[in-house]
Amino acid sequence: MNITETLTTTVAAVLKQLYGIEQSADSIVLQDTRKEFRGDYTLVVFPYVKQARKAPEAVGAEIGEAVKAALPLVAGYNVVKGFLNLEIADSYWLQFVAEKAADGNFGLSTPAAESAPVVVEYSSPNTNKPLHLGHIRNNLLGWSVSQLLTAAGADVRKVNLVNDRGIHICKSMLAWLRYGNGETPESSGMKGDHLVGKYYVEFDKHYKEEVKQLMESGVEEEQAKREAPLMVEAQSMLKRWEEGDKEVRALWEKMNGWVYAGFDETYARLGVGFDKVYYESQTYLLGKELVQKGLGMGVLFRKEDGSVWCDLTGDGLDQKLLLRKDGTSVYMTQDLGTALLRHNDFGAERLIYVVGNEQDYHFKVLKLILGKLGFSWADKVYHLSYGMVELPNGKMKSREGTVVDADDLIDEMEKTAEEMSREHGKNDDLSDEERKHLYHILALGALKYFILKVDPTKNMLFNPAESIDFNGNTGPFIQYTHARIRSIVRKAEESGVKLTGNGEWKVMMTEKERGVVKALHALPETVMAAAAAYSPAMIANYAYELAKAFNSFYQDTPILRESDEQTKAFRVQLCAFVANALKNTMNILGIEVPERM
RNA sequence: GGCCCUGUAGCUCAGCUGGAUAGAGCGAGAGUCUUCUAAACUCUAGGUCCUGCGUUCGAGUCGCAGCAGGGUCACCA
Repeated sequence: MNITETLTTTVAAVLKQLYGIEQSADSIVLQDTRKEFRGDYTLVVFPYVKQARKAPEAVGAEIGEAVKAALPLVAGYNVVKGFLNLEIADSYWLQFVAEKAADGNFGLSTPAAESAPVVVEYSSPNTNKPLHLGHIRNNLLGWSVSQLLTAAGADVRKVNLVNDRGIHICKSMLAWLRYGNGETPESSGMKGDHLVGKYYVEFDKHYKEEVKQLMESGVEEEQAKREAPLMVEAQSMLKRWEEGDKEVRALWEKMNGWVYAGFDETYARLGVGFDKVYYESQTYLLGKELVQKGLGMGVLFRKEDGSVWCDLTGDGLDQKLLLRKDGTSVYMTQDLGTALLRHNDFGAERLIYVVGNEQDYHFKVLKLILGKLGFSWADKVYHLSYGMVELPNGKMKSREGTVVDADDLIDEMEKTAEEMSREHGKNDDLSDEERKHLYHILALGALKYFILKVDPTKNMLFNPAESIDFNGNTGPFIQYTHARIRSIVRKAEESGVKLTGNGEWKVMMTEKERGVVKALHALPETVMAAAAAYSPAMIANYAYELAKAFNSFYQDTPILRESDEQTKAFRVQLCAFVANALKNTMNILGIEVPERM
């Protein structure tokens, strides 16, 4: 039983005994005492004054007295208006440090042996252009949520569903055939995904020109868009692809290969990865069988033209197309199929999709249809819907050239990290390789923290004109705090300070030390709460609070300079504890922490 | 137009299931390095929590209405 449970069960018993109030322990909420008051946990007594028939102050005092008498770890209490502030004995905090400081996995749970896995799908790129800032948010969130659920005790499998087929790929292929002159990543020195993206843009340029000419010759816009020669040819290429045309398939494989090599490089730089990669080209037909089954079950219906639909009007939605009249499948059809495939592949307890909130409707429909098809696991599908990344003048638009490219952004961050580091000039003794690694983890630390500290469900703003900060509430701030602490711990070890972690500490804690200990104490429950909310942002905010509490302590408390050996050892132990907690929380965010910087 | 999401300091964001005088960072102003890493710390200034009504002992938080912004309503993915 943890301390809040201990306190709430005692309060529940006290309420019953004093006033005959029946209230379950888990419905009693304790909040952290605000720092301007004395105490650690606060009980709001207003809800009980009516039944107790006494003034709030009196009720608070009576409960406080009774709780103190019942629990030795409650050292005292005070009542301010209707707020009962309970003061926890230092011995409790000291014991907590003694027990947990040396635990390298503090705050992390290990998966239960028998638990079914949780499958997290994220990234899921199209293979016609390179990754951009929106993908970065997706990838960082997907990776971090996976880490977070793992930290909360889940057995996580990360999967990627690559959209490697479709008209968009054909556009790049066609443009490359027409205008590429055999250009390759090798011959051009371009990263493969960028090269393919270049031809996607090239297609669009020529296509627009064709549409314009058609319209000038009097063709309606709709028709011009449909009948422009390039579009017609792209469509026919797609058809040939579906028929298995050797030439088309060979080109498709070649260009996709370039893209994958490019993606792999970006994934590696971002520090993300997958346990399994699905390719839509291999799964896109799966949904069709389900549709047949659905027709047989009578939950789907066929219109006169032969197209197949699901009627969702009973659920307050529309009718949804599942097969075109020519029998080809749409996005939803494929997603139904891949959901089943994934369920069968993993026997998953949950299927999590990290996908932007622009697809909220899609997932609502997906779950409904899976349910109608009779899959009991339909409610295990969870759409982790995250907000858009907006630029100061709105959404990113590839046509307007306002897309922030992922590789460019990482390059930019690394350059900034290097400049900042050189300015500080603290790493002159590092080797070139170590220094490069440092710049990299600082760059990624700044970028990842910047993105992950924002509530995933909310849209966020990114201003390319202002580079991401390295001071204040940032990744490097926390990385710096860690490096500083490690420096102290290294020096302590060199001078032979003994960290008698399992001994009992007999020291007087300062207010700042207590603040640090309490922050540490909150880690396990923070991890569980963040996992329940799928929110790396809660972890980021926690890490920041902890780092701030430590820095404040560090600023005016001697550690290695402390003359009392017992106190010095305790403080060093506390330092090591904080460093480890920072490391573990930053790891959940996918951020590496340096030993020095 | 229907449905969904968002609206907190000049800017970017916290604020857990309703609880004390609404918090950080950046930016602005003032201090702190002969001493454990100043990418830090300490102060100051800055708010009709979009508006109104309601529920409640108590509302930034819950409900309703309105206003503003975004998303979505494809035989695209």
